[in-house]
Amino acid sequence: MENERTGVGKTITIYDIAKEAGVSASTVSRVLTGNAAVRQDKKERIRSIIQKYNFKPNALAKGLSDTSTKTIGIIAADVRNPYYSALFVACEVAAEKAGYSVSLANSLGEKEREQAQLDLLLQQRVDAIIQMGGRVDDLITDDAYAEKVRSVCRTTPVVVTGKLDKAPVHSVVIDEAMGMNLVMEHLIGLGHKKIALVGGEMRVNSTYLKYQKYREILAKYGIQENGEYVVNGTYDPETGYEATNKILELKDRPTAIIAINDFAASGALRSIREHRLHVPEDISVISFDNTYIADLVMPKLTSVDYNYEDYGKLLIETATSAAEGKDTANVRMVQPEIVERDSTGPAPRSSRK
Amino acid sequence: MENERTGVGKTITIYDIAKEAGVSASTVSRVLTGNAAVRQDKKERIRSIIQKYNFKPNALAKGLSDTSTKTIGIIAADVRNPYYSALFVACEVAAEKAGYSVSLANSLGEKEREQAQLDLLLQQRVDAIIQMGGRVDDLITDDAYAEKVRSVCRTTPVVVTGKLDKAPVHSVVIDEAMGMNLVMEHLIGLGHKKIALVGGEMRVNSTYLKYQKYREILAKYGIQENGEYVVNGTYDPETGYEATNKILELKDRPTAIIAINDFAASGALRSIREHRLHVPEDISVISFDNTYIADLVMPKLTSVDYNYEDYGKLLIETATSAAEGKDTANVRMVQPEIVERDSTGPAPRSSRK
DNA sequence: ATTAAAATTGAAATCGGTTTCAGATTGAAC
DNA sequence: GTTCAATCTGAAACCGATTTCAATTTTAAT
Repeated sequence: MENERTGVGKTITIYDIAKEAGVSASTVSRVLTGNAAVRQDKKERIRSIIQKYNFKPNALAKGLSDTSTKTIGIIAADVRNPYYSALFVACEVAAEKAGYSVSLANSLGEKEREQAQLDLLLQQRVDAIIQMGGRVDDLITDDAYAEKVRSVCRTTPVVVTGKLDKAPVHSVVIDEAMGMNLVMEHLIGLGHKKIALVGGEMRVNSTYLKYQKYREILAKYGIQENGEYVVNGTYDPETGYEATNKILELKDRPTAIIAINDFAASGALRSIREHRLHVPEDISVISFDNTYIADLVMPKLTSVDYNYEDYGKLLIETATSAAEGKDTANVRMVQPEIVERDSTGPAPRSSRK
Repeated sequence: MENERTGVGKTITIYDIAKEAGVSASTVSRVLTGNAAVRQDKKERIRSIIQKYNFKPNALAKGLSDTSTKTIGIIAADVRNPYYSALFVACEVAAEKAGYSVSLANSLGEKEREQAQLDLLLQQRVDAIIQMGGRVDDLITDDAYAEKVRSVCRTTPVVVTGKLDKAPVHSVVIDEAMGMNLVMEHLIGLGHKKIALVGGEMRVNSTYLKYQKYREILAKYGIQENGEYVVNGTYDPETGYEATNKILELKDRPTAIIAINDFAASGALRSIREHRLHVPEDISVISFDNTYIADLVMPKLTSVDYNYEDYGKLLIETATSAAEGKDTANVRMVQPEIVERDSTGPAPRSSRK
């Protein structure tokens, strides 16, 4: 059956190594794990045999035996979204440094998939699960789903990006209020008073928090909120495009648009361009997430960054310390920061009448 | 130790189910796998107990026992690149349909990481490995690396996106020549004769194949190749930007630019814009990969698509059938197709002197 | 050279499944 | 009511590691 291509050469085990070294499997295991002393000469002999066969211990057997796989399962809404891919890679790198590996599953926004992914990761006995985005927000309304997550938490620690009261999960949340605060102060500092908000669903907590802060800051500066300036939708370019179309038809146009993310902002840019207006001379655009898209479109977008590297590190740290039974703060915050590029500028004079 | 949050409630096993059902573990296993008959009433009783506890068999034990994990390891160069994320998600979906799950690792273009990932996947006893991009091309020059891959192939089937002679891997390749052929015919059909090629490294096979075809088609139409029209680099926007800057300074400007991918094309668009030229009126731009970026930039890019869904399906099918020992063709091809958008148009009159 | 203490070592149990093999039931046919 | 075949079932071995426990070998001290 030895097929040159698919070749399944019999895999070599710890026993094979033991036999060749003339020791017991226990001893080989000891040099593998380093958890116990082995006489120097034997240790070297065993090591060289391991080298020679390029032996890699079976992780399944290992995991079965010591009930830790050193693996963290990650469920992301969709890695095709650069926000999630950036976060995932940051997690992967951080996990590696912590001696863990990661396993990714995409829920693609479908609740059934997400539940299936949870089950799969549970079966694979990951040490912890990180859930990025996804249907987390449904926990608030969907009781069956909440029960599911609660049941998962009973066996495996779960870390979610976002806040959650209905299940005993750990949270790493972006300080959305601070993010919006930075955005508003930035725009108002540039002289903007007519500020629109584009994209996002209010039922999504992160969006709702942004909106709250948006209103708060308007109030703080004594600016009357204009209901027509807030157009919700989803998180894609199309939403940004259509919402902006609507907004640019208003008699009293805003001088700045805050997009819920870079995708929505790219749609906004397209709409503005089609209206023969210029960014940032006629209208400023600012967005959240600072994905590479912000750097790709014209003009480059001013966007709120989360420092994905730190964000991932925090997620992994939370997950690993929970997995190792360390008791940790159950809510941690990520601080956002504005990266200025070319899409924001002073409010046009004409608007400052 | 029962912590409400990290709660490690003792995991329930097949033996617990067996005891409660008053049968042996073997019988429970039989209803789990369905590989053998079990009397109807017992089967139902066991099923209901499994339900009741929401029991999920330990995948480690299962994998250890039947030496198949129903998992396919995927090593991608970088999922942050939409080409890879699209392909990965397509694989994930296809794998799911085939009863497999996938495990992703990113090599981030580092050879050492890639080897570490290979080892990790091997330890996890994945049934097959799919390698997307990455340092595959180094196999041609790096003998140690080639030996590594060969050694992996000895125990686990490997599928790579690209062609490879130095190791017994399975290949799924994009028909690059066909892709370039479509591009050239498209441009020439629009009256372009001065066609530039931007980005990519010649040592990378897929790039080299495109270049070959580019020359071939020029020759076919009796167009003299202009060395200044081919500017290599890497695969990012910066490359496209700089290469295009160089090209637009030429006395005899091209009327069309072929970018190695959508990223490079976005850089090209920026350069063209800064030169106050218009796409496609003054110059056409076309690229490869048809990622969502093509739809995001202005104008939207005409780009060569690979039908990621089929591409992923093909990769998974190759991987699973290799894993299951079926003998399959070892090279399969993906057929590209042009998706026309707004960045290509007729060559400007002035150039048709 | 003894002896107690310290360092190594291997046998065997364990992790949680699957599968073989032989024995026990059940059913159909007569 | 037998009889023989077809179904079911459980005990035990196995997958490949780790770890406990007791035994053995070394080393140090007297």
